[in-house]
Amino acid sequence: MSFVYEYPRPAVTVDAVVYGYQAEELRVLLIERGGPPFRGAWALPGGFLGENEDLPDAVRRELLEETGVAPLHLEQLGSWGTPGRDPRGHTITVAYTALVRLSGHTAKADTDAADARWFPVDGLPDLAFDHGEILDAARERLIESVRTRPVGFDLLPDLFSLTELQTLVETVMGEPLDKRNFRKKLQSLDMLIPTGEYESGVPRRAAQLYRFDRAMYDKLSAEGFQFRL
Amino acid sequence: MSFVYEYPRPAVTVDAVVYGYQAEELRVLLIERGGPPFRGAWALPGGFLGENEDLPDAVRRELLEETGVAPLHLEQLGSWGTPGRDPRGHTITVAYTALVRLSGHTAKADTDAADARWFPVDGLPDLAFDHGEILDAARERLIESVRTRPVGFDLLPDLFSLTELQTLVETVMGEPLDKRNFRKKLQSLDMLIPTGEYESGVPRRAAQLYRFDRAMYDKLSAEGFQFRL
DNA sequence: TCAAAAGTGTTAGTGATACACCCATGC
DNA sequence: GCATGGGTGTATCACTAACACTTTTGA
Repeated sequence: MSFVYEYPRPAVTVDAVVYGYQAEELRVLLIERGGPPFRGAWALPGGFLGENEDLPDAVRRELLEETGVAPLHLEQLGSWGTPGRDPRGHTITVAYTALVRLSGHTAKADTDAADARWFPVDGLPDLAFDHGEILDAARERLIESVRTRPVGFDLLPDLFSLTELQTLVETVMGEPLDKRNFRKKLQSLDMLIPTGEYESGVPRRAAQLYRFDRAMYDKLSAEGFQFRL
Repeated sequence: MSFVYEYPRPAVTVDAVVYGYQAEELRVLLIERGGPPFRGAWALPGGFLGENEDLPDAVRRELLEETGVAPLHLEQLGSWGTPGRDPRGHTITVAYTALVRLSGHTAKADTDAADARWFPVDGLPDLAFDHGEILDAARERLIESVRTRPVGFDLLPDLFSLTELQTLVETVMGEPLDKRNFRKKLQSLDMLIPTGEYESGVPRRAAQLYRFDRAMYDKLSAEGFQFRL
């Protein structure tokens, strides 16, 4: 079999579902399409894979170009290739989920620029292509991930209070958790370092701030320990 | 942006890790490559995606062409696209895992034909391309699947004894289980129908044969029930 | 002094684990 | 009658779930 085979190849794109967390809301980064097809519609950031470009590299490149965002965590979600999903022709998309820290101010400037915008997950517009379907898959994956692996910490600031962490987890999972049980569980996991620092500028008792002990997590993980919230 | 863009497209292939279970062994279906690159090496069955062909269709087509196998269960595993993984040029592979029932005789003829062969998972040859890596991912996924979803039943005959089921699960997970606890668990899941039929031709007390109640599983599943062994 | 969230233990229930013997059958 | 695997119950332990009040702080 020779490599230069005759029939036309499908196009290959990468797309990313980028999650951020701000103001107790889970948000997704979308871009407004500037050209056909679906001009003016919102879509997942992404684009064509470059020649001899690795898939994760392509995702990071596209994200940086289109939105100025450099995600902390990148994970392959799956591939979509049903004929007709792109009116321009047969196109395979390899989709990724990405997590970004939206701590306060820095991210704002980047992402409000151009035609990229953060949408709350519960108020998403209709999306171009089959991106709605990809997003549904990403949402499911995120829910699974947040209770199965310590991904929440990539959405929060480096230092966070236990209540912030709990609220994030509740937001992602879509169900409330018991405060005491949640704290007990985390304490028993032995992966949170109390810093001795406290919230500032809050009109109430300040909560202690914690840091995630990734080294400890990696160690326990290697020993076969299974994280679970 | 026009669709006929200038730079060359990567090739797109599909590959499948096909699992079967026979003689208390978990097996994988491999084909011997008839041409370069890696001529004579063993590889996962698969091939180039056709024009306007859907990904699962392509997998089924390739499996049928190359091995005569029509899998019961097909599930996307992930995509591999690191430059250099195919010496012929930049190639994206969308990999699937597939499950096949190897009940007794029928499968034998199909699969021993041509240059396709079933290998025990613990005695695999070196594989072409990065197929070893794909296989590792598939193995991990299968372990996760077997304890999380009722996939074992697609590897067993329609009627099976509880011991057969337990042995299969132990084989996949690689650890022994307690017989009484296993049976208690399955009983409590309420998804196994005792048929009143029994093994025949065994030199000992015959075990009762059960059937998996998929309708019940679907119903419970829809109600939010989580299967777990 | 009020509002707001921080922080903290106990109990009951449920599910997981560990464990051993008798029974039926074919040879 | 013997070898082989089929089939069964109980006690303990660990984890989960439910639940309410006092403390601290800033305004």
